[in-house]
Amino acid sequence: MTGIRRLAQHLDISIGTVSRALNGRPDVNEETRKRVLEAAAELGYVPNQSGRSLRQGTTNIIGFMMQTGAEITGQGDTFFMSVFDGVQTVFARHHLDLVALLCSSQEDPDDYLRRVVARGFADGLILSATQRHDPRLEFLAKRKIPFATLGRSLTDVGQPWLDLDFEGMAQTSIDRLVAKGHRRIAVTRPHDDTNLGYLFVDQAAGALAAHGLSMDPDLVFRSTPNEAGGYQIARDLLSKQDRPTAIVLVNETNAIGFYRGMNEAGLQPGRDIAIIGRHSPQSHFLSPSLTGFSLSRRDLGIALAETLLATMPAFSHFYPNAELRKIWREELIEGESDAFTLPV
Amino acid sequence: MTGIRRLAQHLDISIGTVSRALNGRPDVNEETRKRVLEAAAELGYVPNQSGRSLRQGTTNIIGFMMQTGAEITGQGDTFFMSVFDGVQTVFARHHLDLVALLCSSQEDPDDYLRRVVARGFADGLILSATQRHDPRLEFLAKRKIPFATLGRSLTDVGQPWLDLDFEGMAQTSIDRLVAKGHRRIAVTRPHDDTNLGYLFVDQAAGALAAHGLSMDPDLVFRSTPNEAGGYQIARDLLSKQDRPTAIVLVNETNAIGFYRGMNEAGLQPGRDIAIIGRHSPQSHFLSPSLTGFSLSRRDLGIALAETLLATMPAFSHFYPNAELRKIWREELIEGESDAFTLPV
DNA sequence: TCGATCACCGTAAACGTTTACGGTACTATG
DNA sequence: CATAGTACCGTAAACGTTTACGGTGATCGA
Repeated sequence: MTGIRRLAQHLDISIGTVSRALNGRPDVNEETRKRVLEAAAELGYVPNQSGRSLRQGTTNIIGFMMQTGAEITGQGDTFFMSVFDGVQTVFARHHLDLVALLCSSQEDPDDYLRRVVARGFADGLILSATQRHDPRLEFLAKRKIPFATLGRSLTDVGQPWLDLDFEGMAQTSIDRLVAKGHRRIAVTRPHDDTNLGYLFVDQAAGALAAHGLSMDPDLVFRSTPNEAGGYQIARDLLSKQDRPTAIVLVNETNAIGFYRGMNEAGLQPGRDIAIIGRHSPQSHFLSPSLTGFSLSRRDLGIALAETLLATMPAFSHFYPNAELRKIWREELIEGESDAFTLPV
Repeated sequence: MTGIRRLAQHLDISIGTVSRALNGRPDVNEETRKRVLEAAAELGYVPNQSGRSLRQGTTNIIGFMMQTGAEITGQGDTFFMSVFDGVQTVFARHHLDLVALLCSSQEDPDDYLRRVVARGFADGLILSATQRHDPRLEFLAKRKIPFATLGRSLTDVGQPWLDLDFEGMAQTSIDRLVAKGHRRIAVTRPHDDTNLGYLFVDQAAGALAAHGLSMDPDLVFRSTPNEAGGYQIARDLLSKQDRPTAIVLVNETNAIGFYRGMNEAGLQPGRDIAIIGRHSPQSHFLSPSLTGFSLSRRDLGIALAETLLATMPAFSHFYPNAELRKIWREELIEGESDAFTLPV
């Protein structure tokens, strides 16, 4: 005799009543419920999730999909971990089990997701690193699986998303650099098809145009979103004959490598080239200090979790007026890396 | 009509046979098996995991537990992600679902693990960040849940583990620094009760003694295992009146912050203080280049997965002679951070 | 007093598998 | 030909829940 049956026998009531008591159903005497709850605690009863899942067709699991692997590891740096931490705190409130689904770089993300879904692994999903055209979104929408994404995509299936304000960062950065007298300004974008690259570069081009400047295609650097990418950008940039005087680094970790590249060439950030980047836990240890955008990753995770729950029928009433799509603004922290002012 | 029943009806055979065919049982005609497999592919049949779990009492999931959160995020840097990637490739071979269980810093790891186990979440577990005395090990052993740990612990319940060669690193570092003429050598350890701190410091003390030197307790720095910790160490160290001439940094990310701390004080690594540390993806972008230990995190993950599987009855025959406990040596990459030689 | 309403509880089916057991037809063996 | 053995397959129980449905007393209103 095991599980709920044992509990029922111990209390000399039916398993149906026990189940109802435990699940907070209204049609059970409060006195009875109290006895059940006490007995459950005493006997250390924990409902078998397989049984529940089989019966209800629900797993009580939410999956947070991220990517890993040699080339990407730098990217993830700890960004997604921190966001995950925020997500976790929200889901814990609802007794949902949150797990991280790390898709190896060895595997195609679309295939990976298909496997996860086919297996009926999770009741809901959070996707990160969304691509400009992302088949995963259509796939999930077709399967009617609730999900939210961290990052916009052109593939819009009406899912909730949160994203960083890449347009705002581009605009602010360009305005700021132009005001300091810069005319040749380089920008960066991820090597892959992530949407933020387009958002960022397009907005930067627009901002330049508003100042009567134009974007030199030769000054748009594609790189892997990690330290090595930043280093590569520095190498590429410094090898150009007509070197730009400023650069905007879109990835949080690029600055580390970029600094290294400059140092090797005997150049100093903020003196020889102005840099505006984005902050990460590591970037606070750069010298000279980085001028860059910063945000609370954990708060972002909390908001992300809430947008997902707001679209899941079982939880939506907890978040009646959650913003389903939101641009998350970052704060500019002024450092020394863009300190110098050019003669106009 | 759904699931296996639908498949059986479509083929006009019994569900028992279908199940046997799919699960590779011997007592089924190969011709029949072929038909079943084809039909399964055609109809896109995927076995319901809840059903299997309920019947078999097994979940097909392996959990990799790590910790996250504000103070820890730096630690994790990307170390565990990369290890995870290695683990993943092994488990994929066995069609096991690997998920990351990220315990938030907000929550007690012991409680977290208890929840995971009570829920019957996984068939096996991998634990990282093991403590010197780690109740989790006894807990899992008592529940007879197969698990492996990344890191030794004094709490030995016979589980398989893999660990880095902290003794070797301490010995090599001290020998090397002493050979260069250093007499006052600082060492570091994590702020918490992680076992590696003891291994490392004790061995370093022994190595010093072998050279007729003794370890100054004032030169053992405790810090959080991240960039900020390294920075703090630099601040503490530089404020001492009788400053050491060399330091060994045990954490992979410490060097970043330590460099920053030295730079702020107008000092240069490898000239004013000799540094031996450990390498991470980020550390390759330090200037001057870091002398430190390096390893393949991915290979470590692969080995870790294999030790776990070797102890699980269902998979052990795949790994008949896996090393169940192994010290993983790292390679010393010589850089410029310990370049200078003191007058003897 | 009688029917209706209500609060609470028990019964049993259902979720989708796996697998022990037994049955059938065929082959080999004497 | 009888028997034993074998290869394959069908049947049905079991895993632990949830929940629709119906039943039992009690209360209440007329």
